[in-house]
Amino acid sequence: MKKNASAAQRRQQRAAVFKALGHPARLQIVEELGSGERCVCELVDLVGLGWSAVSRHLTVLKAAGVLEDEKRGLQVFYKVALPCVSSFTACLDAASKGETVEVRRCCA
Amino acid sequence: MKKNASAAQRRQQRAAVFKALGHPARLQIVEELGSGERCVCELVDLVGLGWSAVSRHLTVLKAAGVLEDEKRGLQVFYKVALPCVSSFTACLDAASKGETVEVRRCCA
DNA sequence: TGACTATTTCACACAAATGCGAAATAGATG
DNA sequence: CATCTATTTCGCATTTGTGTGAAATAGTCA
Repeated sequence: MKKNASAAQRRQQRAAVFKALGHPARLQIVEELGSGERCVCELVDLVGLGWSAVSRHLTVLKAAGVLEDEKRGLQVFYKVALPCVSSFTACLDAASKGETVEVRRCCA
Repeated sequence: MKKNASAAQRRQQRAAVFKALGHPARLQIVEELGSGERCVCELVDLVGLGWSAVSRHLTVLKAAGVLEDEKRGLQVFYKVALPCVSSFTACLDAASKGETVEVRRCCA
């Protein structure tokens, strides 16, 4: 009965993931985190933005469920929480070249 | 040597795909088109927006390479140009339930 | 050609996102 | 406790996205 309502709700949630990834700086962050966790200071160096901007980008990604954070000592470390993102970006790259990509497992 | 410039450029392009999908109405359109092409009039009925809004959403999706359009007679039909999108949304749904999904082929 | 239909483009008002620097918070260390 | 460091939050200015209704475009058919 609430199937329609929850469908819209889930769509909203999925849209939030896409929207979070739909910004060059945030996409760059996620790509960088694909090879392992980083502290915020490293990400500030990576993208060319101020601390407050990077922090808010990380907040957006975390709220969408794309990233997880963990505080260790003075620093906060972020890592990817949604492994299928990198598979999908690989697909996008391949598609833009007209290629086909085989992917064994999408989500973990 | 222009590797950094083109990396940023490709990232911009991928971000455009994500941004295009990062809106509930556009995501709904893409989901609907997953089961086959539709004319604009059908999509206007589907999402609860006016013609001009739907038309612009379609323009955004087409510009990002997510959709293709074809004019037949008076009507314009849209269809998905990026098959991996539905695999990815399936992954998102599964991930939100803590599940794992097997995907055989991602891009075609 | 003129009327009709499907779709896009335009101009505008309003909401949301973005980046910045200053201030606030929180943990470590002397 | 005072201070230093890493990060987040806040207030603000600017830009970008969104929806609407009116006008423009394009194809079809009498």
